[in-house]
Amino acid sequence: MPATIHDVAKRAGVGIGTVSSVINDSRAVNRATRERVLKAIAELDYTPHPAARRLSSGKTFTIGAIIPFFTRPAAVERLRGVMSVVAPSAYDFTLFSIETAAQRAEQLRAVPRRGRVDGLIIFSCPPTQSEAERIIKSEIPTVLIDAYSPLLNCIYIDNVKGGYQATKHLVELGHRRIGYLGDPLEDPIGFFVSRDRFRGYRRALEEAGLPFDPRYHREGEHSLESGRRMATEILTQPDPPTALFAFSDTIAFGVLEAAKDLGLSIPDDLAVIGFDDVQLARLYGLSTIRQQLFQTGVMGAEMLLNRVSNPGQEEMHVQLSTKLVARRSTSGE
Amino acid sequence: MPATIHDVAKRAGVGIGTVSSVINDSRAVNRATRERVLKAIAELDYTPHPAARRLSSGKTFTIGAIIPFFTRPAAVERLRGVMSVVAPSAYDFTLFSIETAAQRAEQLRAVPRRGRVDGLIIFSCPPTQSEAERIIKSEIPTVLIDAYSPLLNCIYIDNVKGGYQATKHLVELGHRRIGYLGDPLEDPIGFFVSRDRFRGYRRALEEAGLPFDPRYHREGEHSLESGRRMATEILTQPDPPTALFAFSDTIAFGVLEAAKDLGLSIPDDLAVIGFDDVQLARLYGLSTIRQQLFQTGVMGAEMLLNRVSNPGQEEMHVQLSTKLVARRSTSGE
DNA sequence: ATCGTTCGCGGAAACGTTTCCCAACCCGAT
DNA sequence: ATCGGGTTGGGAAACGTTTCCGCGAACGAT
Repeated sequence: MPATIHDVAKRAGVGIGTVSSVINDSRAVNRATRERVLKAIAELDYTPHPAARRLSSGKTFTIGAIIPFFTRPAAVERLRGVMSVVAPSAYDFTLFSIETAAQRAEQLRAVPRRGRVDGLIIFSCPPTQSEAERIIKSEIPTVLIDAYSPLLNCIYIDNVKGGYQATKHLVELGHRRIGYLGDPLEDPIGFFVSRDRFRGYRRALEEAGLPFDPRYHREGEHSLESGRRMATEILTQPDPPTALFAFSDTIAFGVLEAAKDLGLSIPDDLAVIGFDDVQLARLYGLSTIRQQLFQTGVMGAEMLLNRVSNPGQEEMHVQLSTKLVARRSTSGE
Repeated sequence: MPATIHDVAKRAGVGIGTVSSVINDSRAVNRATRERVLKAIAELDYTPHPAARRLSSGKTFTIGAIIPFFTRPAAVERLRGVMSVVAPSAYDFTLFSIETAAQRAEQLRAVPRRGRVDGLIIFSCPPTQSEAERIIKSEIPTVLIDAYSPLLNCIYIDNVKGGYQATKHLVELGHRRIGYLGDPLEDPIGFFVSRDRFRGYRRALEEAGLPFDPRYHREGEHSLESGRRMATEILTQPDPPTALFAFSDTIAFGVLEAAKDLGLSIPDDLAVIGFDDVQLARLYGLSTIRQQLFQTGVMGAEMLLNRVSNPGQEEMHVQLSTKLVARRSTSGE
């Protein structure tokens, strides 16, 4: 029922090639002819059929993003950065959500295929060797955000260093019993982030001559409630830690809540440091390790669009720095 | 370079129609033939080209969502509900983001068109009469979430009532000077939510015989910082309000921060109530008006998928209830 | 006038599916 | 044997673009 390019051509008294040229600015068209075509387009309220255009041109005009747990504050903030670049562009944006290991495998297999997307952003999931090879073979420009692969473009941080910074901060404040609450070190979806931050934690302890005590380590689901639960558990045993490093600000907020339940004062009875520096961290005086989430999204999207327009560039590996942000939850002021 | 349906057909020694039948289960195929086809598909690592499939079938296999300020906590939570339904379905999900009035108009014009999406979810933007008519004429099943239109499916709440509930709660606690901090009453993007909550606020005041004092009303941008600023302004004038109703939990958090800056104790010096009941509200003891954000998203997506599969159903208007949740920020316990 | 260039444009072919019209085959009933 | 109905499968046409080959007109130079 809607108008096609043939209708427009007929109405304007031109050939379909001319209409296409006008729409895509793909070849010179006489001023007067162009006007007539534009008029016909307006009168018929014509828009090219996306599927036909995609099939014919071989481009999808779509950027895809594979995102695990996209509602977590850090992912939302990165996504905001990505959208700030993609929305004003000519590309549609398709979200592929991951919540389970099965979905992860499925999306990494199915999404990077001809005709699906023109460019792909992957959050937080380092692809396996064979997944990375598939992606390369698909020739779809891809950028990893918050994950590293030697074969692909990526923007990431040094999580070992971040964990180290956080823990060292606590050490320097005089704490001797320091715990770590995080996501599982071995994650079914293939996040290595928790493991890396844990390594940094271990390294800082070691450097300070402090023993690692497994009683001060808990792993669990990534949520505020889980953080609260883990913290309660760890703080109610004999000889509890005096400081906790939480894998993320979200978990740290759970810790703060647990401390409140237990009547512990922050930071005197318990010092807490998180990771990410989400908006609310500042508001609630949570010490944390800052990574520039929004900017990372912007940079990733820009890098991607650039590669979509200019294929064949060498891959780039960008490591961004992390920064300790000390607030009330550790330093008293 | 990738295999096409013809390659598969040749390899399996069948016609293309048969391959298509196997893929789509669209007509009976002999057991042995089917096996051969499936084998060929596996060997060639074949996937149908999406654009070709879309063009030929006239379906896009895509659900779209138009979402203003999709990173706001309430939108994220609704979106999580939507994705929990759409992700496991056979549909891709495309996000159309809105941040300005121009984008709003553009998306509402351009998205509901043949070939763009099979179904559309619109968050928080009540379409104008002519926009709604366009949507209907496009024949694309559409569900409004957090907005009302007599012509379209929608899932919404009574914001006047919500504002009334919040304000009445404050009145019943004995407050006489009650302020309202919210988004602009006249919004360029066409939100009526703030206006409605404001009406509820006025109604509750009136009912209690309290005068409306414009000095106790501020409108501003929707952010934590803005809430903090507005609250500081309103609380530092002579005769400041003893209770504030904030348009959203986000703004309410800003109010709490301002109160902390000013050394006001909550709820004794200042009672605060928000709106939405986002996750953090419980954690921080913020009184609020609950609307079931996640469930709304689920319900909207289910309603939409249902209508995509079974067109021609009469439109549904679902009004969900709001509920007062009293916590520490108003009631002391 | 004539020729060579440039400009402007028409429309066939191609993109890779789904759909649907038929044909071929099989089997049991007559 | 013949016929009718059911089952199975082949492949042309259609979906609506973009691309590109090639033709005619216009124009400048000689």
